[in-house]
Amino acid sequence: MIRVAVIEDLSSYRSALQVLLNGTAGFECMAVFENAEIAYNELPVLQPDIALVDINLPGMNGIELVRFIRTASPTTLCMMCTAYDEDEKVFKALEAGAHGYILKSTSPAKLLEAIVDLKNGGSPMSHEIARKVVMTFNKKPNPDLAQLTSRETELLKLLVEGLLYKEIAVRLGISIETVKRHCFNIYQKLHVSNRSEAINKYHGNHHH
Amino acid sequence: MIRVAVIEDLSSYRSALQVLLNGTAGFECMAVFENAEIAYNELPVLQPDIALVDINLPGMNGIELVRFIRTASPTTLCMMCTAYDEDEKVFKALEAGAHGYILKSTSPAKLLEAIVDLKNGGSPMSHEIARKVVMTFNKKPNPDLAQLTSRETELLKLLVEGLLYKEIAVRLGISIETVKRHCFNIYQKLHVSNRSEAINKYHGNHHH
DNA sequence: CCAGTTATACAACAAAAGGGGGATTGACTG
DNA sequence: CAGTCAATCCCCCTTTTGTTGTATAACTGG
Repeated sequence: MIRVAVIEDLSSYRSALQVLLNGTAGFECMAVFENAEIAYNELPVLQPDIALVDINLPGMNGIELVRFIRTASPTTLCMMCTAYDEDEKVFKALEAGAHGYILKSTSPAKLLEAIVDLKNGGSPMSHEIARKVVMTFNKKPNPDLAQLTSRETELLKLLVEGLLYKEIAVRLGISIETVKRHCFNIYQKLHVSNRSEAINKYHGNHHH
Repeated sequence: MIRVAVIEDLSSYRSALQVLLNGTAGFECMAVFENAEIAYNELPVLQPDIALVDINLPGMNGIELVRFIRTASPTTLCMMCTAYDEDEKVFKALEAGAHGYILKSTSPAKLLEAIVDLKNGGSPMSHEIARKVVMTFNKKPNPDLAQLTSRETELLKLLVEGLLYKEIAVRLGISIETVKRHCFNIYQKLHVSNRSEAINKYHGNHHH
């Protein structure tokens, strides 16, 4: 029996979920909440297996609620549920600790399947969401980095780690003067003039 | 008709895929390759819709091959296929440009489903893989960062960007001495002793 | 109103990083 | 074999960064 809590402001969708869950063997809709504030108080006590959280809630939004749930009810798995796949919110939600992310257009059958998947250690995501998530990994390496020799690359990694020149010298068993010379060459090849800029180049400029 | 190419060194699995694909309506196994080198030469000409690539190949591995395919045949979607879900390889593969990542334990039916999903803009992943991928986003912000005042946070962002002290001073309209003082305070709060370490703390220490 | 915090600033110093020049060695290459 | 290149080291010098002491004005909570 999978114990689910629903946090959703739209009453029609909220009720539909409740009926669907309670009408299916193996599922129990243990609570429904119309906003994040009420859920905030009740969820730590209920400790559901799954929290189905709408992103766009009045007042505190779903992402903040997930961030809270993840610490206040660590065993609860959070599935975001939203009408549109707004790019930024997807990643904000995952950073907050969401385990799955589905669209409201998902069919009831697929929704139940997703809940089971979540419980079994998966991370169900809608088509578009999964592709977006995977695409964030696809970083094209800066071509400048390819110009570095293997020794320079080795040294760059230590630079990125934040080691002092003298620490790098010890680590590589070379003179500090050689470290400086390598850095000089690396900066030339990367077209930067200091360590911080080199770190940014190394990380491909934009985080995630 | 979805045109699939298979790159897989294990002949039994390779043949099984070929039979499965050619025996199913809507799929065509247009080519099979037993190693990456042959595929390297042929794929740019074939331009398949989907490449099913085994990760562990003799000689050039599947990840390098995917990196090549993504530039030499940009419309081809790459699905990694591997026996075990070795953590590092998953992310290396996604960075190289893989669109999907499934385990060989996946049933034939699910495999076909995954290929269709891929073609339709999704990114099919096995249970465990999807959870791993999602988990990399779940970065708990360093509590030290919360200790910073808003001004310090503002300054830290400029530090991370790699600006010189004097540039920061101009940008914020304050004296360079004040910049230094702020940095000093920031380093104290983050428990670091230089800019590079602060950048690492800001980015949550481990890349991805 | 007092104590604490924040942002600001100056001075002086120490440490680290950056930017050249020049030189040697070994390995690989046409 | 001559030439190139990667890796190493040394020297000198400048700029930047990090540390510390001190101080003031503004605001904030008890």
